[in-house]
Amino acid sequence: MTTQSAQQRRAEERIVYDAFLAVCPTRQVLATVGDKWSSLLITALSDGSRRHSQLRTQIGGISQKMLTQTLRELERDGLVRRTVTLQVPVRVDYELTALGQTLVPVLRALKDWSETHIGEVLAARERYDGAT
Amino acid sequence: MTTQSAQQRRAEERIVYDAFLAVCPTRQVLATVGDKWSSLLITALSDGSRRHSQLRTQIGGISQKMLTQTLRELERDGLVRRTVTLQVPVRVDYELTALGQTLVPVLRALKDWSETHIGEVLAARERYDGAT
DNA sequence: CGGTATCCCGGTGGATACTG
DNA sequence: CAGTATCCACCGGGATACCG
Repeated sequence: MTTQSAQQRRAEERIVYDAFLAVCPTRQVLATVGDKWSSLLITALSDGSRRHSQLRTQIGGISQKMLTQTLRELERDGLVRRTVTLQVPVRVDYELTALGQTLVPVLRALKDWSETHIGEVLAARERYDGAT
Repeated sequence: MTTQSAQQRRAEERIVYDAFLAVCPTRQVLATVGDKWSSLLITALSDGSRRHSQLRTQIGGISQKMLTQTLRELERDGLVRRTVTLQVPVRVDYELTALGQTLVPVLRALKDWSETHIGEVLAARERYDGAT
């Protein structure tokens, strides 16, 4: 049936496309950098190690679930190191790895751009929204 | 009722937090840069203007809805300029504004970091996943 | 050609409660 | 203190159909 094969072809294109995305380094890193919490955590850790509870306070607004989940992902990607000290109660410290630290300047560049140009962006929005 | 006031207090904290986020320039820009399609579009436009249909082909995999929606947001933020030429059928061109062009080097820095370090990230993942 | 409008599914992430 | 488990509301975004 031609209908079926058309659908299949679309499905295949979809797979090829997804594969392309999965392989693209920039997209993968963007998934981390663009994440709502990842960049905040990396920034928070950029000047030394922090404990779970410290991060929870410092970030303020992050749920326990997302804090743990995001830290796990960063650890998995080799950007953050997790150190458990066995005592009662248990103590857990997080710090940037050498790899994680190389990301800090890039995030800082993004931060600089933001602070430099946010005024223009906001002005553009007002213009756009004001023009009905 | 104490229960009510506790809920209200939590609601207020939530608002304060959201306000903080809304005001933070970095978070706002991150919302653009981290967006799945925005950065791809800016990159696609970095070497000249493109038509709607060209972008649709070039990006490949983006739905019409998201293409239009993302372009509107970029236009609203003053990063992209939309030019309509009245003819039949209508012709629409998109190009980066001067502001949009200042974002290109930042995205390129991100791209460079990605291509340089993606190997280490992937290796870290294998180690992490392999260690049961 | 370049949209807009509508429906709807699946993933994201917050709230809550429990464990070592 | 740090983490896991469960439930579920929300909305991002794909598919589809129709306009100027």
